[in-house]
Amino acid sequence: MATPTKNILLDEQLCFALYTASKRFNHFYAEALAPFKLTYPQYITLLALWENNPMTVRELGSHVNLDSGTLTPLLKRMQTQGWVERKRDENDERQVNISLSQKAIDAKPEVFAHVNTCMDLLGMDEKTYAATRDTVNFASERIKHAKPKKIDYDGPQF
Amino acid sequence: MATPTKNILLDEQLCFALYTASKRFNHFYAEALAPFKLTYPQYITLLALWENNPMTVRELGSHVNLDSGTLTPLLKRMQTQGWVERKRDENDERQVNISLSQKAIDAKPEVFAHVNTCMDLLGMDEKTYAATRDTVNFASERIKHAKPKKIDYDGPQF
DNA sequence: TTCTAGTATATTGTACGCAATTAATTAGAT
DNA sequence: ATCTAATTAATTGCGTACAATATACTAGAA
Repeated sequence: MATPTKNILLDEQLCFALYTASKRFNHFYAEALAPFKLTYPQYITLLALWENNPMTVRELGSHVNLDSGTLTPLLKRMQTQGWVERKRDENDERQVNISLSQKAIDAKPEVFAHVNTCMDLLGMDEKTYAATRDTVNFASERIKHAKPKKIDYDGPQF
Repeated sequence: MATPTKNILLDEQLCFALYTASKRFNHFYAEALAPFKLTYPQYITLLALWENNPMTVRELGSHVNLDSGTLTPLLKRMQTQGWVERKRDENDERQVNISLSQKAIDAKPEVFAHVNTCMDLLGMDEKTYAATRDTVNFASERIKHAKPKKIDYDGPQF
């Protein structure tokens, strides 16, 4: 008798739950941030800079987990919208320093107030919110360095 | 004294935890599915079809939460790779039926076996895995229909 | 100094995601 | 039968994501 293979149902997959939840949160924030003309990745970029300003593209990328292929065009758009400045480092011209504009500094309280108001709609108390986040981060850490086994697929090639 | 605004720290945000976790799972699956030349969205499309074959683009989209703007080109690529067939419904020519190819039907056990093997690397027992997924789905449902309040941002416009 | 290895960012190419629009088809009311 | 509203995919446009490559610059060894 052949070894039975465990069935994989879409709605039981953790990956799909995360994938769907992430998109829904993205959609929610997109709507919440629309008045500020910010996308979600742009918002987390601002969050990082509001905590630590200025940063090089590399430093910023390590905080938000994005590489230059994503950040360079994103930051250029944010510069166009007046959120950040981009300037080559004078001492090391390989680096580009990203700094908050005055607009971004001024807008921080308004953005925080509005986002906090929106997040109240989640209707989760502090404890539940923190527990959910920690649970997600636990799984996130687990998958972070996992390396899938390499195999050969001998099916039909195209 | 002005009303203090609650601070928002990037690493404490549930949205960011989900965003990061989703990307990491995506990266993990991308590597696991590479032998089959499947991307993660293509994989969940196959999961849906393995459960229910064939489906219209609309039905498929309701299962994987993607619209035709994403699915149409994705399905065309999967057709090129020999995973699915696309055919206009004869009775209702508005609809396009997506069906599994023989290759996709044959590959199912191999894909399941390999993905199951890879998921063992997570090192989470069944209970923890299910609890994590349910926790994520709970937050996902909460955010699903939440509508952010509309406001005007009177900051500088560009 | 000059060559070389390393580092930081930008660019390129592919594949999503999704809002908004378009095009084709169908069904329903008169 | 005909006109209209609704339905379904496809298309368009914009913004991520990220691997791979290219470019520019820096620092260290000979």
